[in-house]
Amino acid sequence: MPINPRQNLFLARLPPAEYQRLAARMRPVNLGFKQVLYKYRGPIDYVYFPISGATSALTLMEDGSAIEVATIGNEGVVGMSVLFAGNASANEIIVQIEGEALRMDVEVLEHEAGKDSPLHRLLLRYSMALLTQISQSVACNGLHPIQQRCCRWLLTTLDRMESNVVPLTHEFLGIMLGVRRASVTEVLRSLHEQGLVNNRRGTITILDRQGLEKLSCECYRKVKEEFDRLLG
Amino acid sequence: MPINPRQNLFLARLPPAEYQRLAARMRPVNLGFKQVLYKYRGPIDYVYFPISGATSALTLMEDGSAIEVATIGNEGVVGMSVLFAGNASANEIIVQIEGEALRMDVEVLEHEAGKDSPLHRLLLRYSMALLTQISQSVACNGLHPIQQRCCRWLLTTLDRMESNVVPLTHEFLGIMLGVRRASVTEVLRSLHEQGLVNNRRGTITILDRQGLEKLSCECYRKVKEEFDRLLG
DNA sequence: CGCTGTCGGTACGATTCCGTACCATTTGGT
DNA sequence: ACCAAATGGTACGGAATCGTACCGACAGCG
Repeated sequence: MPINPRQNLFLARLPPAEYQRLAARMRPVNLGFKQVLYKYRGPIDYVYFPISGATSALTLMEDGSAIEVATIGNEGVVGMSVLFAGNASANEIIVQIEGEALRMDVEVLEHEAGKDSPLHRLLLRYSMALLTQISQSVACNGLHPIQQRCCRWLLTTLDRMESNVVPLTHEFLGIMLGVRRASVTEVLRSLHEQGLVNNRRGTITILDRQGLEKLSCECYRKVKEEFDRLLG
Repeated sequence: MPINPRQNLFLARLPPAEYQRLAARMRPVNLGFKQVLYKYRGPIDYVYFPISGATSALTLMEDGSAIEVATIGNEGVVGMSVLFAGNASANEIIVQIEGEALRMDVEVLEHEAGKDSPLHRLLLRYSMALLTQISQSVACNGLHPIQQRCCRWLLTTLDRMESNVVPLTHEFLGIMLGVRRASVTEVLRSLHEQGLVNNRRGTITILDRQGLEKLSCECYRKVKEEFDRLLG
């Protein structure tokens, strides 16, 4: 078995024997940028355990706009809502940062995640952490100014990357945050002037992580702490 | 068994035999205004099935402010996150509108909600509907102006009431929406001028439900439809 | 009945954010 | 090398919302 420094942290929490058994029933796949893993209310045929890159759970509005509800990367699982109700996705899930994942058939998951299995218990804990993340996003969108939210978002994405480069456009970031593209540009310019980031066409380079944490709202830290508490 | 026109719609969906068995293990309790059912990250000892009134799931911020994440009334269950991870509540739950509920010990729930039991399946479906509600709130707070959100909120609460009177102050409503008290007053004045509501001290009377629905964002309708789809 | 605290109506400037537009630069394709 | 499309920098007025404050009206309590 190759030693892979990049791995899925959720699977890594399982007992080795459990992990081995599951690993045999998964297969690595590539997640391409903007690939739609599930459509809103669409069927869920596979569950993904990201190894690199990141995905976004989106809520779609009737006018065609969208906004991010949660970020899921190699700390978690994509598609577990299939366990809740007849395989339909509660959100649209897209790939935000290209990467790799281990893919498992839903039938396998349902077979393996029997009650009182370690996998089942871990999935429930993970649901709780995800619920915390989403609840925090409700508050964040309702109470915090754009700059704080933008910093939170950059940090959240950075945590799921191996480098300090976020390969995304202002336009895309604006959609995630539910704000104008121009507002993102203004915030990033301000962050650049403070020496926290560099902006190139299509990429944002983080120079000062701690600086971003100071400007971010508490939401980033609270969500991270909750993940550590439940899964760490 | 007394015929009670006010009942919990979640329990009403269970097969009669199942319902009977559970009913024997619950006891009616009063939910007093602003009573805290669970503190944030606090223990969950009971699960509540509201019969009248309504509760709010809140996210608390470090500066003492709060904002509503979801409304739960007689259509649902309060405290089911206990099934996810070691009995700690993901949110602070308070009573928004005084009422009654059936209360069940968590141990009973865990015993009765065995895998593949009707109760368990229904709880999973309900989780999904609740997740939809919260996801929609993320979008709503991020994308919709106060007036639309306020109309959504009034409608959501009204659905859980027997009369068309919402016994709450502008101050309280402002906290739920994450806006100033004065903003709520302005919106309600505008709604009054359009003949949609009447305002008395501490009570808002809805005069024109359809009018409110027109001014509300799509979030109200989408959440309601999803509840009907999953549980209706 | 009167007092006191709560509640709501209103106003003000300040601030944030929006919608929109225009243009320069960069990128990718041919 | 060229062109078309994508990207981002910037600007403008306007709308939404905020923070704050003040005051009158109402309700509960003694």
